[in-house]
Amino acid sequence: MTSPAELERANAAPRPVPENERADVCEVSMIHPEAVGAARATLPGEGRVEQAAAFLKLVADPTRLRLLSALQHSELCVCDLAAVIGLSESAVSHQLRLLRAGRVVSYRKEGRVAYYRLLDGHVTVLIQNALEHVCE
Amino acid sequence: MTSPAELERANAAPRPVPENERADVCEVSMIHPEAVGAARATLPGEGRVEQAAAFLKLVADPTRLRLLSALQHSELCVCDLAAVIGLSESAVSHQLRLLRAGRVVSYRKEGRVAYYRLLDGHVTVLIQNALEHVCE
DNA sequence: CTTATATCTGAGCATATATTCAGATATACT
DNA sequence: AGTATATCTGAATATATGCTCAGATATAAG
Repeated sequence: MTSPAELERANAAPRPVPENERADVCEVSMIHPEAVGAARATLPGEGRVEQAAAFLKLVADPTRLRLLSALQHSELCVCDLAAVIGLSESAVSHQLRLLRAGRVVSYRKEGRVAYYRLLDGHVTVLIQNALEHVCE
Repeated sequence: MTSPAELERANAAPRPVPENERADVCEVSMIHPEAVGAARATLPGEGRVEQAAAFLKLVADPTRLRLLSALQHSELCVCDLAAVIGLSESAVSHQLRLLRAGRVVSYRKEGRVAYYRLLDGHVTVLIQNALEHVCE
C-alpha cells in the first residue's frame, strides 16, 4: 500500500506547510507541498516553455511534418513540395511562411524559384524521434 | 550562380518528363520531377505521419509541456500538478486525459489520489531537444 | 512592353482546441 | 449511514488554425 514514492514524500513535510517560494501564485490545494516545490523549482521559465511549445507546434502538424520530411534529403522548391505532398502551392507557401518565421527552414531564391531547406539538425532528430515513437 | 544542388538536378531530367510512379496523384505543376519522385518515395506512410503529428501535438502545448516537464523528476497527483503549473484541477484533468489517451503518461491510483508519470523515455528526449533548440 | 510563371499574401470559412463551469463518480473518514 | 475530498466528465464558449480563393508581386522570356 505504501509505495516508495509515497514514503519519500511522507517524511519530507510533517510540518504545517514549509511555505515554498511564491506560495501566492498557487491558489489551489496541494497534497504534497514539497514535491510541488521541487517540481516548480526545476520547471523551465515562462517564456522558455512558450517558445519550446511554439517550436514543437510547428512540427506537430501533418502537412508541415510531411514538408519537413521531404526536405530531409535535399532542398526543394515550392511547387515541387506541393507535388510531393499533394497540396495546393498556396497552402504550401502559407505553411512555409510559418516554418520560416519559426526558424525551422531557410530559403534561397534563384530567379523566380525559391528553394527551401532545413535550417537546423534538431528538426531531423525530432522527426526521427517522433516517427520511432509511433512504430513501437 | 549554379549551385551543386542545381547541377545535380539539371542532368537528371533532360527528357520530356520521366513519368514517376503514381503520376496521377499529383495534379499540380512541378519543376524537378526526379527530386519530387525521390522525396515522395522516402516520405513516411499516410497513417505514420498522422500518428507522429498527433503525438507531437500532445507535447506542443504550453500547458501539457509544463505538465510533462514537472513529471520528469517524479510522479505527481492531479492537484499537485495543478499547483505546480497554476491551473485549475479540472483543466489539468482534461489535459491528462489527452496525454493518457496518447500513451504519453500512465497513472496509478492510490485511494482517491491518482499519481501520473511519464510512460516513455522518448518524451524526455523530445522535451530536452525542444528546450535546447530554443536556447540557441 | 507584354505575357507567362513562381511565389507570396490577405480575407473568409470551417474545424479544432483549451479553458471554465457545473455536476457526476469514487473513495476515505466519522 | 453521511460528509468530505480527489478526480473525472460533458456542455458551452472563446480562440486558434489550416485551407481555399482571389489577387498582388517579382522575375524570365517573347
